[in-house]
Amino acid sequence: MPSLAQSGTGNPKKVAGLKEIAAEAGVSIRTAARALNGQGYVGAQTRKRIEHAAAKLGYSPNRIARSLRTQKSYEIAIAAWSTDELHIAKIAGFEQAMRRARYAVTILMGQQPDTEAAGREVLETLLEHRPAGVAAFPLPGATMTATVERLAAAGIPYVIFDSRGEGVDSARLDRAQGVYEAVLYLAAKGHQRIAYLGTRDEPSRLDGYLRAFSHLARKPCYMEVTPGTQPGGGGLDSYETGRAAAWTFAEMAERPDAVQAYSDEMALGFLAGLHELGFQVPKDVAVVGFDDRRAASLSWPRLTTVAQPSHELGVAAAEILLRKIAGEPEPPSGWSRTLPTRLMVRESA
Amino acid sequence: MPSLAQSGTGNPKKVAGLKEIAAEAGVSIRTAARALNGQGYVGAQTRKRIEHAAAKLGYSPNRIARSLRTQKSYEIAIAAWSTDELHIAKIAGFEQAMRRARYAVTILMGQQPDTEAAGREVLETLLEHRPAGVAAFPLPGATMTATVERLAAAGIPYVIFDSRGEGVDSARLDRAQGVYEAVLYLAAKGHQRIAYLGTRDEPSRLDGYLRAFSHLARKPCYMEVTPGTQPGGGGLDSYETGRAAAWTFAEMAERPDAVQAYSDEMALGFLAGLHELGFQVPKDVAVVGFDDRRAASLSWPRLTTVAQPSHELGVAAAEILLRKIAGEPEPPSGWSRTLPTRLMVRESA
DNA sequence: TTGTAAGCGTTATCAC
DNA sequence: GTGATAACGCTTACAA
Repeated sequence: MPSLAQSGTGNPKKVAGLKEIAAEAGVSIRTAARALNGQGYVGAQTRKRIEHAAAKLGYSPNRIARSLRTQKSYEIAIAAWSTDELHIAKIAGFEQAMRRARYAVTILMGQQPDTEAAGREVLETLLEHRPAGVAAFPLPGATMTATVERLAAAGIPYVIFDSRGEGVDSARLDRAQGVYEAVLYLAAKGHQRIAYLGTRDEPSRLDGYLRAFSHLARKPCYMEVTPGTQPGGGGLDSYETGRAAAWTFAEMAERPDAVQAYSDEMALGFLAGLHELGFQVPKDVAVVGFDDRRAASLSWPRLTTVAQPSHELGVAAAEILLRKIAGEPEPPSGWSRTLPTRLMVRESA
Repeated sequence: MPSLAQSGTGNPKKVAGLKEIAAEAGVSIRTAARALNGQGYVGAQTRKRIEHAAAKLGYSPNRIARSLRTQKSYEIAIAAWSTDELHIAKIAGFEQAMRRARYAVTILMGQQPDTEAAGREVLETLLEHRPAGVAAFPLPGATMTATVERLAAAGIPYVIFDSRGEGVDSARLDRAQGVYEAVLYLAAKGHQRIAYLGTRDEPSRLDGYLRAFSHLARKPCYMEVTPGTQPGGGGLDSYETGRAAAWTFAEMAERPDAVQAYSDEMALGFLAGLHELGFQVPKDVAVVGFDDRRAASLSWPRLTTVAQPSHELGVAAAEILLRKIAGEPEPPSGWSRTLPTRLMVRESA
């Protein structure tokens, strides 16, 4: 029990409800509701009285009761699993779009569940809140099909952020196109030996790189592959990998004059290694990153990089989910959408 | 109306409730509830039957109905106003702690309300959701007293993240101490002329700087002040300010051999300017930042900086709010807590 | 140990 | 136009 003269502690004041308003205005609850929701016929006089009473008593509709009665939820749950700035930027776009549509967004940040079972349990907890829809980021290494099927079974609309899964409704990012354009940009600036710094097993970015070369009708002459880093791996690992790559670079017989890196972190690490070895960027070698993290604008030199349209991607995801919630039929092309990246030209290339 | 054979679109399946479980197990609703909530006496046999039925039908309690009945909310609203990584890190700690306590956290990211009225409106929208508590970040330039008073009037417990307001319950950060320790560290490394790079009007960090000097019994010999940047200002502005400061530095008759910067962004900009002018860090001048942003680990050289205990601060804020919600009496020392920073030593100093 | 009845604040259904 | 009345799924109080 809260103590007596405690201020702001533990006991929310009772907020005036329809009942109080109705009593104050001398009408029935139903009439008050009609006037305040503006949906039925109410006499002008009566309406005035009711609105006055509502203002006086500070009426605010109880969304909980409304939800219970209408069996509709005004909440969206989103499983972020991470606080990476790229995720957050997408969430921000998503949240704004959702708020515009009068939904509240509940976020689960916590740490990534390591086991499938743990992830499942988290999902069940989310579902307890009866969200109107669920948005989730892909768990690294997991096709999201299990999650998606669970959601489908519960009849809850979902959308996945930037999933690479096939049958999964998602707002996606065209990574290949981004790298393609970046390489073409480097070529247009006269670079002859454009290397790709990253792993062989990351498909999309490497695809874009190769596509650019087939377009340029050159052979992808210089290509550095640095194993030991998973694509989804921690940013700091990528930094170290990039840094180590500078020594490899230094020892090459024919050095590249430009490098497209897998990520900003890797590019930034490469930059650091280059500086340590006395190379100048972009004079000796141009460097392009991928992601356009904040750090890409705070480095020396500032990093030219392929920017993710994170905000727009979040908005697109929200639109998909909103449409599904509204019960619109799936468009012939499917729900998923793919968004273009854009090249941010700064000093490093 | 949703169309017929639509999968996963718009119409959540009816979830088995207490009524269904009770029917399946052949008991009353009340008994089923007791068994499932594990709070009353239920015969072992009956309990088995009920649990079996619940598992079979996939029971999950309806938190909305529960909220309505108990007049208790299991939601916390948080006004972030921003997606800055420092905010997000605090929110992450907060969210995890809240989830452990079985609360869901609803976040408002959007953009900062420019007018007081806009902020007020946002607050009212938050309140419609009847949160059990509210957490908010301070709006730059605004004492949060108006917000706090509104919340107090509604009887909703609150906590503010890292507020500098006097009577405001908050989990705070000891910035002065952080700078104090950093300067002492620089002095211990033998630096003679330790400058502070920032504005005169930011009190806490500058205080720490001055305190360190009075402790060292030296006069704060070199002190660069760069106006034109507000403390709360955008990170990129800070970068440019820091960069410009490198030229000032170069022209000084007696140059500092170490610089404590206002923020990581400013330090990183300073680093960039220094590199452009051919200075070496830390050989020619050591640089210390403040915040320990991600970018501080991705720069060259990597930035020594004062780290904010963001996660812990979020957890501390959650603890304060949880205590207030539980109706605990305010401790004699007040609800607010102040957390220490820690120096992250990397290559720049 | 178990069952019955009432009610949280709202909206839906039907009379008047 | 307006007003009773029931219901959403759950918990509390009390009776059996």
